[in-house]
Amino acid sequence: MARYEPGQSEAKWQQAWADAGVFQARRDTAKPKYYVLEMFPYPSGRIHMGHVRNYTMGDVVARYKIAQGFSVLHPMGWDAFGMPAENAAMERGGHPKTWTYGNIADMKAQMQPLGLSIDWSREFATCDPEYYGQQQAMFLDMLAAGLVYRKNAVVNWDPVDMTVLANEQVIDGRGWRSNALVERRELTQWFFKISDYSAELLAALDGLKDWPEKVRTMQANWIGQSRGLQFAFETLGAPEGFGQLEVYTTRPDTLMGASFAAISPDHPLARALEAGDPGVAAFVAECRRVGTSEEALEKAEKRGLDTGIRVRHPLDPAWELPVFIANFILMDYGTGAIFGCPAHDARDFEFATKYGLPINAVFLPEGAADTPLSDAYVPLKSERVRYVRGFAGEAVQTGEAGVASAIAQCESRGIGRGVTNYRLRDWGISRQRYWGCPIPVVHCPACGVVPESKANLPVRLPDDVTFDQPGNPLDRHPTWRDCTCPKCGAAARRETDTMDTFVDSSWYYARFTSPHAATPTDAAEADYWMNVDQYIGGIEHAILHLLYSRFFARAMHKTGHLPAKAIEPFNALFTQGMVTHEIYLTRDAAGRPIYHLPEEIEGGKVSATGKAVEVIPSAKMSKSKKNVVDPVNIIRAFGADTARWFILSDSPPERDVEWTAAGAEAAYKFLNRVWLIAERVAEAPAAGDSAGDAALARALHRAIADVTHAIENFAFNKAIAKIYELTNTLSRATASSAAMTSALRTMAQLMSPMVPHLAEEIWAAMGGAGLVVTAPWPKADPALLVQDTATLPIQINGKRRAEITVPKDMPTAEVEKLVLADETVARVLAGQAPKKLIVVPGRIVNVVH
RNA sequence: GCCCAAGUGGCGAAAUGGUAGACGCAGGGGACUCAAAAUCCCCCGCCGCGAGGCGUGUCGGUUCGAGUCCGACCUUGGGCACCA
Repeated sequence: MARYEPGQSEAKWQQAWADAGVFQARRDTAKPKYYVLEMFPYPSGRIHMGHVRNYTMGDVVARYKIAQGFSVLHPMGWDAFGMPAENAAMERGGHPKTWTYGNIADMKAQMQPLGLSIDWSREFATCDPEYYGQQQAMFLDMLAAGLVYRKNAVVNWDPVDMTVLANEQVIDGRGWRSNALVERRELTQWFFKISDYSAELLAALDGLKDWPEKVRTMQANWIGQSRGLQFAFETLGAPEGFGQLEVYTTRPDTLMGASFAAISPDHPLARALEAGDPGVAAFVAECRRVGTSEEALEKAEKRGLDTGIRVRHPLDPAWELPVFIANFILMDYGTGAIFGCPAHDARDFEFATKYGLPINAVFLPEGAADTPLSDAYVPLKSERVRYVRGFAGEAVQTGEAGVASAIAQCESRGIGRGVTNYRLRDWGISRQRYWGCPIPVVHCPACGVVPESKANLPVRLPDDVTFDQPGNPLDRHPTWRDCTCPKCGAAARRETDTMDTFVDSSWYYARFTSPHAATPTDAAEADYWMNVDQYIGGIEHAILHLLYSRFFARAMHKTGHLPAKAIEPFNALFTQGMVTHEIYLTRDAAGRPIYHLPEEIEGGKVSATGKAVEVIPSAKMSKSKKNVVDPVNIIRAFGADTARWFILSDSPPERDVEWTAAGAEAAYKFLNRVWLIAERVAEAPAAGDSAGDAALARALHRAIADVTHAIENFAFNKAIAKIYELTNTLSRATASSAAMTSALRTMAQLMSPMVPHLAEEIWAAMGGAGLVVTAPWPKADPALLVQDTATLPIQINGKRRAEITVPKDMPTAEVEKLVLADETVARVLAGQAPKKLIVVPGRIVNVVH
């Protein structure tokens, strides 16, 4: 063996894998299949350490499964539609398509040296017409299946740029470019009926055993099933047609504590009042200046306007409540109208205090006196409380019981009905933007909205567009909109809305099973490869992307594009943490921060100027803070294996990992050390002793068992710690050269998922047959794993004071005798019997006295 | 504001309710070297000379025993439906 030179070695082995075609996914019915997928990247132009981490984890799984004898599918593609391409076109000129495909080429070139086990023959980008054309075909099928509809919905409208803004483009209520106050504007938009599946998407979460608990909880909360009462108030003084006001409440047990009713500014009644009342119009206009995001709404100061309208309390016709328009009531949830019970809701309490409304407690803590509340009393629904203004059920009962009997009581009196509601809203997919999948419908003056004929798909984006003015280029294109009605043949106009990019990413996993098929999927391929056995990506996708994908798989099944088994497309999910780095800055004369790249810093100073830097603790790598490490530089300096090893070694995969130069160097040193051990064994064969061989065998099989277990459990940092231990053993071993060679061969296998190039090199040098990547995974010999003695710590009153070593299966009674005979124990007990003696066989002893 | 996580030596971390700190980094000491780098060996939670005491964000609780379970709080991160 020569010196460890990753630059040459890594390219050599990548070529060898390519020549052997080991990463080509083959539909081989004789083998079990394994589909591992990392969330595909947005082609921003540069890969970053987060990508390296994500793909390395997937690569470890893929290579491990190949060694386990699976037929593995490990594809890669590009989530290529979206706003940044249009922003780039606006800022720098050029075309989103050129920018995007250029970025894809750049990023792919940066990824290749990592030596990932990807089947590149399946690569596609969502902006390929072949891909989005199939998406349009599915849209038409879903439209026909009743899963798509149009309705009005609000968007952020920039009145200066005359364009729709994304939530992230609204900063403190103003447009990011124009700085104009953003308005809410209603547009007719396309929706997927995800709400049809609310109950099912919720119930099916229970079956996702290999998903993180936190993700299932987040999705369950997002779907937000609630049981409540929907009923109508009779109104007094409301406009024509508004004799009734429907409200929904999850706390009907607090009806006797009601002190007002409130409606959303977007409620039909508010709109009716707006027309005839300048005061209402002004207030509602004010409310609409808040952005459309729920966050903005919730953070805004809670405000209301008394409409002068009154409603009769359903349990007491003489009791009248004022009706407010309130900025915190969402039109999309329930009926867009509520009653407020300030005593038991923090927001209602704040509101009532502000507007001088009565605050009457309905229930109290069990055993508390009826004194005025200084704050809302909001116990868990499962907690027992004493009802003082209840009207249903026991005086003392849980909130849950109170709600249930209130619903029953109201239903029997003819006041409304119990309903199950969901927080989940239908999925609005219309975007008034160019760089997305065109929605394949046409607007015909005679026939109305007509689906485009499948024969005319894909509806391609025109290339001749400009971005020199705000707004949707499709809208102002001279000819693109012109078409004929597929139904009547008359002149018609195309829909200019494109689809939300979440649609693109909701089925790419299915497309990878047959990326070049003339239909969205190929039944035989989908049947063989689905589901994704292991999906890996960021926790930031816990709700939207994953929920939309779960819905889309169901919709694809309903329209015949996926088998029934694939309605939950991801069998197992792993969410990895971010890659972080320290931030370095100096300041200019005005004290403004100037950020510096890590490579500009040496010994706490900027190398070029010698100026000392301030160091800010690690944060997510971001270009603006310049705390980025370019994977390309790391690979050039140390090789891909070093980057892979370090990114896996230090932190548990689900947690954030901090990139440090020292850590990367340490990884490089370690790989060199392994190389040197291999070299010494190869060059200086020595006779060892048989005890040394036996000890090495035990350590080796312990390592096989531990590393295998760790990889199975996504504990790559622990797998690496075990390999460090094995390396320490190897470098001190007194075994024969044959035993050492064999052990190194096995160690190369254990390391190969993480550092595949080095593993091939060592495998070859140790006389391994073929490529290590295809060698069967080693199995631990159970006989070499058993321990015949156990060292038991002895605790006295829970504190460790001594230890004894006993045969593994010594009966408890004998262990007790030994413990009582122990010097330390005897001294502490001083002749007295212990109060308690706890022996946990094989683990620990606790003497209580 | 609401939902979900995380918090352990100087640092990254480990620990089926059972010896807190495996493994690694940094640091200290030593070997080798003319010297340095590289490599190898040893030490390394805090306080204390020591015996010992204290230690897993904070405060309480359950338990023979809590980093781990329960409750409240603090801080940081993710999401909040048009960023991807």
